[in-house]
Amino acid sequence: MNAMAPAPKRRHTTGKRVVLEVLGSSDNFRSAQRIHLQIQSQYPVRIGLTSVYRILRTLSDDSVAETARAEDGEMLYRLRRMPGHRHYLVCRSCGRAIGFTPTALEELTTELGRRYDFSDVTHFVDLYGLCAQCRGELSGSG
Amino acid sequence: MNAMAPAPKRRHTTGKRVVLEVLGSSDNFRSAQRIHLQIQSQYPVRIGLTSVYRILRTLSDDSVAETARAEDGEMLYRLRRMPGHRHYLVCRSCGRAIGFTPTALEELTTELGRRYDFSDVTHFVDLYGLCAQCRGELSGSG
DNA sequence: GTATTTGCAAAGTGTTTGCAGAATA
DNA sequence: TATTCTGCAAACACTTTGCAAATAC
Repeated sequence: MNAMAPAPKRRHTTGKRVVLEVLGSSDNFRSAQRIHLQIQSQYPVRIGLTSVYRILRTLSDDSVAETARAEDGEMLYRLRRMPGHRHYLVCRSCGRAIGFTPTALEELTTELGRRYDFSDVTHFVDLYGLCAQCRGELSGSG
Repeated sequence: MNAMAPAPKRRHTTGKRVVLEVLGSSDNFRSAQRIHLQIQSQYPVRIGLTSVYRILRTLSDDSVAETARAEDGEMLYRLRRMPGHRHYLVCRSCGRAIGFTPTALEELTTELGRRYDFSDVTHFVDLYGLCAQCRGELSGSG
């Protein structure tokens, strides 16, 4: 159907290594910009924001990273530790994520698609909250 | 706590009337840009895109319109017909929306928040698919 | 040596804002 | 006439792209 370009062979680069290291340092979801900042402050190497975006996309395409959307639509990333499709309760402040698999929702997706004759039904389910730790930090400093 | 500015008194304007009319013409979710285009093609009056954005935000603030997020993060609007919090299965192509109230999910939200000590937990649940009608149109023309 | 990756600058989205003029109440 | 709304242009934030130089294999 689609004559997509063959996926290029991935190379090992400093940028990729550093991004993976930073991702590996925490299970929290983080934005590309946040990861870029973290690299700037913790590593002697300079890696362009563009590259961070590209590396994250590559990792995501390769299922090495998984994504979530922040409330404002911003894309968030973290390492994928489990295979398959999951959902998260994400802390608005630090990105801490609690995974869950809403069986009922998977069923609902199928059921609604069938009943109303929608095809290719996917679901985006994201819960946002404020974790206890961030609550403490925020009230302490505000 | 917050000394927010008092909400200004809302006035009746042509822009608002037209946006409401366009919103009223369909239950489908639509983006600000799409609504703006629709106004341009169907009404003799010219209304700026900026105003459409502002009017939609106002309507949303006033609970006259409700919002959903497209898969790419774009904001979608439609008239609110029911009070309260609902979820939708939205057609990717035309914005047709099937509402549902996932009881299990409301419970899950509460439950996860309690168990992991997250506060202010909200959920964004959006299902996307392709409705039968759009499927026909797309395959017919492509 | 060849293909991939990088960095920069620039462009592209969707959206908001500053501000002067127009419209409403 | 006092306040709100409008339109334009400009600004914003996030993200992608074009392209030449650098890098990995």
